[in-house]
Amino acid sequence: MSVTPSSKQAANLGDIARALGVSVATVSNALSGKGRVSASLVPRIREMADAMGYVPSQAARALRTGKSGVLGLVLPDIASPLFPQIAQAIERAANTAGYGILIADSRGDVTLQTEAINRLIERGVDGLIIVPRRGTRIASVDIPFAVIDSPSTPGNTVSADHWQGGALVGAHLSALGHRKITLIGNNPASNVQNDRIGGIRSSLSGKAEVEVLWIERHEAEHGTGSLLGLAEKVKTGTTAFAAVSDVHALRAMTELHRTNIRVPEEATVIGFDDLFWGSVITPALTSVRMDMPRIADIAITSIAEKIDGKRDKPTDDNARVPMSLVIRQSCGPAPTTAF
Amino acid sequence: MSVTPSSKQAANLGDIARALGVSVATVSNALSGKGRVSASLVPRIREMADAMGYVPSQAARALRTGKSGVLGLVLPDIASPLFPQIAQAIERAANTAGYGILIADSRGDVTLQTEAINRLIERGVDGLIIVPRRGTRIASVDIPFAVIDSPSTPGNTVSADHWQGGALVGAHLSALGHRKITLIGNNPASNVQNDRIGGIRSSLSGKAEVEVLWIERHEAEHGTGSLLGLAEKVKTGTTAFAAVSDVHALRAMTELHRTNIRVPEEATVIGFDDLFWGSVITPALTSVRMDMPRIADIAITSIAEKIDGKRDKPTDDNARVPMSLVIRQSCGPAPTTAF
DNA sequence: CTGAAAGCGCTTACAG
DNA sequence: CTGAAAGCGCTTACAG
Repeated sequence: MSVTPSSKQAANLGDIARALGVSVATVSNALSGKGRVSASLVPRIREMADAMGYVPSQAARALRTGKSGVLGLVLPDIASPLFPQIAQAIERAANTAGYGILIADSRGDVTLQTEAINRLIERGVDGLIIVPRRGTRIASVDIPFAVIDSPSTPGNTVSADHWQGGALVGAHLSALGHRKITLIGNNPASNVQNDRIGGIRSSLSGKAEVEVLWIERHEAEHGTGSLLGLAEKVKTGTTAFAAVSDVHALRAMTELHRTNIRVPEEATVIGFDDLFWGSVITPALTSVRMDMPRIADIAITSIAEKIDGKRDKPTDDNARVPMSLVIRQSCGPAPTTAF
Repeated sequence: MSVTPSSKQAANLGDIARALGVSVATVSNALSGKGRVSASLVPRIREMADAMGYVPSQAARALRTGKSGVLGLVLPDIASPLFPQIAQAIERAANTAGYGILIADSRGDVTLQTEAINRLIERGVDGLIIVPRRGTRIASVDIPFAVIDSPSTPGNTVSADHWQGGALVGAHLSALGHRKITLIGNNPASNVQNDRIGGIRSSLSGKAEVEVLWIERHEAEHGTGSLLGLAEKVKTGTTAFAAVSDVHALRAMTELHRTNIRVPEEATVIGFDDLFWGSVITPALTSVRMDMPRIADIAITSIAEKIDGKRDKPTDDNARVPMSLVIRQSCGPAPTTAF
């Protein structure tokens, strides 16, 4: 029974069965631990499988069972911030649950999103995790899927509790004594951004003055990359800037610096999502972060349940996962200038 | 011959054949365009396939042909900058070539990298694209694979020409009149970083003074997140900071601002990789970018050739793709202070 | 406890 | 030009 490791050419169940003089059914059972196989046979089969470098054929298994063991992940733009974090967490959770992840980038386009979904389905995925492009409703997808967006999105499966995250910001700024605050958003059509802004507003002390600066709107009027006029805001009493994303917080911080306003001494800046460079800049950025591992876990669990048909245990629909505040140096007490 | 669209339950070749009274072989041939099928039959078969919502079974096809049509992408850390760009470009190129991309995150760990590779192989990928963790040599992988790292990495398949990219930086700084330059690196063990630094040095004007500041080393001595002492460098004559990554350039820029040194008036800052926020900050960051689409294309082509066994056309081994300079506001002429 | 057999859906020689 | 048949490697009832 000499095994030539050099001829490690794709041994299959049949080869193992032949080498051991048993049937493929028995080998299959022994390896999967399902059917009843005599205790003495199991280790022998296992060893032989190892020795022959057996790697089960996913294709055959998939064809037979009707399950590929692969999930599709549809992202609006893999390369833009936050989505990589999602991808990483999903990949991790999926692996733990025994699934592989096939990715598809919808490039921010609704048509491409539909195409991406179809491509994935044609590749035989068992289910889909979709982070929809803003304003998209997922049309009829006839395989199990989970949506990660915002609690305000119809059909959402799980997401961070953006409103609660906003409340964290509002409370933090209030506690620091800020009474005139400029919120920085990008696009008023975004559910996520509106939730965050709503949350901030909800927990700001009653006497606080709030104003929202929408970047896309500003740029439409003043040109792409134009200054946001933050120095003027400071001169008219704003002491804190709360952005709906660290990207905008970074923009705000560099603009303030550039216009000779010190952060946090003269103005506080706070962001969202805790992007990786937040701790690298000076001063480091205070931010609110999502619990990605937990969100990914819920999404994967939800899909796995749907795939396995466990409709008894109702899927956690529209689950809201709490966000947490990461305090760094970019926030300080409101300067008590006379106004 | 009424087709009930509601019973759109996974029609297969057999269903189509039965509905049309032909054989599955003919349907298969008509749909794939391979075998000779009478011209009149082809459109009828196509229509019926559409009407019945036929989606070919990847599993069956893979089992029969021995090819899954899926490639694995192994990344050291999906969530850290640059890798998402790579993932996006690879996904795109793969799609164009008819492949799906299964992702695996090696979490920066050599053991996990090996595990990730094996997991992917077990899932039946036809080939692998590997962005190795620093200092890793890919052991024996017995399916086709391509490595994206640096030209100095043994076994590299394709990468940006980091040295040439560095040369772009050196030439730019020289042209602006900078004569005392601090290079900012992270880890001297990185081939990519060393290539970039070598390139910068090679094209700096002869009389330039150069010094390298290694961040990991600095932090080991002074603590994580400690200031890099850039203001002192400026005081002793440094007029430009060239970082091997935009991340470090951002760190430098914010530290300079924070210590009241104006960029670019008093000090120039330049980075690498053109990360997305480079154009968002003030002043916008000059950087050197890789041609990801081209790199991805070469990697995918190389793998596809190996898979299809076209060893006649030799794969582009260790291909170097030129980088390009993206000029923004963070670089200015060297200030002519007296020294 | 073990084996023979069917069948998942496809592609590909091979006859006709 | 078209069809009958084999077979990819596995799992799963079903006999024994």
